[in-house]
Amino acid sequence: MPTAFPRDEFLALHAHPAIPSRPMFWTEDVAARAGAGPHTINDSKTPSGRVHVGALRGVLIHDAIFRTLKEKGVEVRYLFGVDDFDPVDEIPKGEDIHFGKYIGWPLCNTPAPCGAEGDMAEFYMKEFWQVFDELGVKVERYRMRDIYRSGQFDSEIDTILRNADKVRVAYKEVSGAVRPDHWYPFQVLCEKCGCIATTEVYDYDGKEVSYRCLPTRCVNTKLQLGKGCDHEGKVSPFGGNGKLPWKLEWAAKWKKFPVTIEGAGKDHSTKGGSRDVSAACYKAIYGGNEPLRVPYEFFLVRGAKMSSSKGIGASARDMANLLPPDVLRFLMTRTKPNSPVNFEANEEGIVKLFNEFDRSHTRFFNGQANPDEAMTYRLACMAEPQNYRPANIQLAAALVQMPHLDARAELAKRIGSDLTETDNARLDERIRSAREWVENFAAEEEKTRLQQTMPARASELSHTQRAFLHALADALPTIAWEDDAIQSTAFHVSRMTPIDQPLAFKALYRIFLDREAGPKAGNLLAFLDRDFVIARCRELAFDTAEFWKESATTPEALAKWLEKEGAKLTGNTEEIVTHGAYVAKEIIYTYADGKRAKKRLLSGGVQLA
RNA sequence: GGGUCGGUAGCUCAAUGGUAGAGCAGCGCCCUUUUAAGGCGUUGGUUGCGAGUUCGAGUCUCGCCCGACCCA
Repeated sequence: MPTAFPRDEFLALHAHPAIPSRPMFWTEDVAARAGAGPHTINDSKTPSGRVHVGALRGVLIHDAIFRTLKEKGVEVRYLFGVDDFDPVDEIPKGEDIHFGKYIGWPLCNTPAPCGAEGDMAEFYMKEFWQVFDELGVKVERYRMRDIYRSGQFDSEIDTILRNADKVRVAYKEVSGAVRPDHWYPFQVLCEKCGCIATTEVYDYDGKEVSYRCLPTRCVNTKLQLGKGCDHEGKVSPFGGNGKLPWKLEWAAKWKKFPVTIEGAGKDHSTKGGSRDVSAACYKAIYGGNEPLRVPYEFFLVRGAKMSSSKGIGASARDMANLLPPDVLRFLMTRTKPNSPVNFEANEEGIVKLFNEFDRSHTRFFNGQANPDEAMTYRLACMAEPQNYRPANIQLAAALVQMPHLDARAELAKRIGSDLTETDNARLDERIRSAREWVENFAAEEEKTRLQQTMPARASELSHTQRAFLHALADALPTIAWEDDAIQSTAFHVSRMTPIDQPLAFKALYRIFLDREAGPKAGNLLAFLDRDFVIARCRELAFDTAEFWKESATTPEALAKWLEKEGAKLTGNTEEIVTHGAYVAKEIIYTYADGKRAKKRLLSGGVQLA
């Protein structure tokens, strides 16, 4: 062991007064680096297919920064653009017949699939905007087609074309990409074939650009190739006749709007990547600094259903169907941007996320939350946090799978009485999530399915568990067929078997649901047919001798039990019973409240036999 | 091939160069006609591997292994 250095003395010597006592929440750190403002946050999306759930990470990270700045009284805007003048360079799954002929066309000029009205960009953006609304993300929307066509980018286009040499240098220095001397950073929309991805500009006279639509320049979509038409022409680059390559488009947006904060996913943010190229071009042409960077990691969704051919769960829309807005916001922003978010929509993942959110909610309103937790929770909320009593997601998921059972009423009963309007709204929302999970996300083995026949795994049940089921079957015919009566009968029979209560309930869940656990047994059985339940309980044979051996207590254990329970007991009766060569003494104890419990002792000699 | 960022408990992640922690899972106990509930407690680590700097390294430096991503 090394000798301990006098730590306090050392710390006193090296104490640094500038270091904050506690690390700031990440949005506060960004706000601090951003400075006083006013600020403009920008983000954008190319809707070349259904928008993937991962795209929400950037949207919500920017929103969290936006809200934090606003809270601090900083003047700030949040712009979100649709890059719909970008070319079709990938084809949505299963749509290659429709989109095949439009490869290389601007998204906004490509007709929507499925015979829908409008264009491809609007088609896919529509459901993404809907998710923005549901998540309470308020942005100022713009479309690049409008920016170009209205001439808003004309001056930027002119400036960039005049500085093509600087762009070439920046490309070379930052990413090592060599562009020929006659190359200009501009994509003309080919007047003949409508492609925007295949054209190459080789001259600019200050008014018009000269271009070729190159048949050698292919747009590879993995599935199909698009080719230029060999047309050669001269046209004004302004007013929507073409677009800037997106690295330059990025720089032009920064200049024009002007943008002060813009994060980017890790695919763009690595050194020498597109963000660096754009920043270098910006600096070379405009001489200023790029907006504040907020590099963020991916959002990874895993799970059996996720990768299935149906593809459910992969889009932002699907995730917004599954998770309530505040839970989804919570998931995306509680983690620092530079850490990836892993989310698995299986039972464990969903239960963990909701429970963590609920705990956060409770701590927030208890005042137990530390500043970071409180901040995380507030940013997750759609508006000013409102208190309510959350319903457990796991229970909700189980209940919605029970036919003839009013899941809402059951959950409401559990929450308590006098449900507020918020309680009710949240309860409905929770039930929607539970239903969505069961229907579109849960794996088969995670579902609580009534087993039509005795499950194979029921063979693992012990003789005691089987004996319990038989005893229960004997007790069921005469009771009222409703949940409370069934539930108390189950408890009563388990004490009289006797069997450990958890093992008794596990036996029930096994034979009816083929699971380890399940919803409250009384509820489960109450909605099933009584004769069906009784028959199923009697289906598994058991050996009385084995049952007795398993369930017998010892005089020592009995003495210990009596020591503990004795005060609550009012009397007992004893009976000697036999089964073949086996002899047992069964003692039935009576509790003060009328409950009874059985203990079974095997005689020493027989026990050994 | 070059580069960037990561690798900490079974899982998800914390930890201004100063005693490696939390939640979940697990285990144990308590309570219970809330049985997928509640309460209390607790196990768990060669911080990917190996060197170096330092009084002291999860943290800084170098090399290697693994992973993700970018560029080619």
